[in-house]
Amino acid sequence: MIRVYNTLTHKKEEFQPLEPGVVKLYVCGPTVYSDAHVGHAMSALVFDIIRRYFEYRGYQVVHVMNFTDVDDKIINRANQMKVDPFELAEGYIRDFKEHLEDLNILPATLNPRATQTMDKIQAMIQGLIDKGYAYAASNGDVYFRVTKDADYGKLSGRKLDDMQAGSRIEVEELKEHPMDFALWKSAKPGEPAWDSPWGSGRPGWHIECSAMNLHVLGEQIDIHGGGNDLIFPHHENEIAQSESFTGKPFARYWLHNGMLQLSGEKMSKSLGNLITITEFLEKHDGDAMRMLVLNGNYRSPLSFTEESISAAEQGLNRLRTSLKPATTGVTGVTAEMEKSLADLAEITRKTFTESMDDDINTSGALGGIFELVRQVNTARDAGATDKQLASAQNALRELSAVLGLRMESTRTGGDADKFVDLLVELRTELRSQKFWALSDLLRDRLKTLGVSIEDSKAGGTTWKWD
RNA sequence: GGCGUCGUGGCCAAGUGGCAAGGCAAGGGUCUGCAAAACCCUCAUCACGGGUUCAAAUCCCGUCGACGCCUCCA
Repeated sequence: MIRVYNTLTHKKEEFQPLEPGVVKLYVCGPTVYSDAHVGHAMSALVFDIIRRYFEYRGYQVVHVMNFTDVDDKIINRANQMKVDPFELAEGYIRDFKEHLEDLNILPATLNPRATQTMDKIQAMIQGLIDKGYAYAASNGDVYFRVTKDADYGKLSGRKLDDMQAGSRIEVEELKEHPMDFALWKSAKPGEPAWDSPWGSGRPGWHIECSAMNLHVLGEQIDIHGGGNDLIFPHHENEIAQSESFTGKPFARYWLHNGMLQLSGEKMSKSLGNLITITEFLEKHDGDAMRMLVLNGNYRSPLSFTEESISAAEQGLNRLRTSLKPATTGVTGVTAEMEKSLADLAEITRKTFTESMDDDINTSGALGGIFELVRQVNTARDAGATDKQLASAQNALRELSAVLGLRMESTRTGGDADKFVDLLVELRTELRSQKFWALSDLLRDRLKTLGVSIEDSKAGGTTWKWD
């Protein structure tokens, strides 16, 4: 039984799907107006891990992630750059999908976009107006009437009265209540716009998610996810819209990932302290980012520092190295040792599941995996054969895959590889003639170029890019 | 000011009533021509102050501190 922490109830709850065996998962994707940064990567990784785990536990996951492809920021940016806003968005969507692939994030089942859901959005707005939950202002804006929604604020734990006191919200003449939020924004000249019963305009930010959910997944979904910075107002408003429209509870479980911290502060576009995914991947393996996420708790802030990244990379190396084949020429270990290794593999599967069942406790799960890593290495050192290592190594491959880790480095040197092969071959020749100084020089120089060399006891030599 | 999350070794962190997982780093060893990798050993009483309990990192109260949200944000 999987338990997850539900932001709505502030506690861990047993996961019960609406429909047996199926998980309807909706995750808020990015607004595509600039390069995605590693904070976006963290969120995408978190929900990829969650999705993979539910699949591992036998669920069919319908994973939906939207792209907000029309809003003020996109329009402003496009105007600045003097490009078409739709083309701008299109480009960033393409980039984002590539990043997801580089990070080994499974593609969502569906990627709906605001601009492609326009009729559903309008239908929903009209429905809310018909039910008295929304009203059109004199300028063509349509607002949601928060006072009509009795439990408005239940997700973020706010009350309308509290929010007004000391609030920085400018009271707009057009709104009945300062907290009323836009479902439809009337267009200014030159802005992208769609015709509607309320005049030419575009959807507000929150309504698209409600409409897409309704359209793609239905009136009720199992899990709604996103960064915890979306709890208010975005998710709060989604709940208000969806539940007012359908009269039914919207998402059963609200899961939120913590913010990635760069030097103690949230990484965000507005603070300008960001590292883009592209920049990260220029220096690091995509799995290093995943490892960093796995080492922490998805709900907590994630420390993103040189030191924590390096630790993640080294841990990843350790994990990968454990899959090395048996030492050549070995004759095997005792049946008892073989058995205890196989037993530990089973125990590891069990503890892995126990940890992950407990609100996706990835760092706890990794703890168990590394126990197995050590035992595999010990067995190999003791002379275990490939066959004897197989059960444990298979468990490591299986569990790593559930976490989404690739067990092989994706880094190559391209054309340089064959030259490295040549140099390593040359060094082997030097070593056979005991030209230690030269062979060591070669090894040291290759190291500075990012190539690590390992000589085995049997005489073979392997190398890899750091 | 309001709402929320949290404070565990040098760093990242698991554990939420019964001898403090794991990763990284560091030091010492084994192995190695030398390395690397691997293995072994060493390295914390859990922000602080009270309280409950046979027993608390784990429950309660208080203090201090951090972070997020309250405005667009994964």
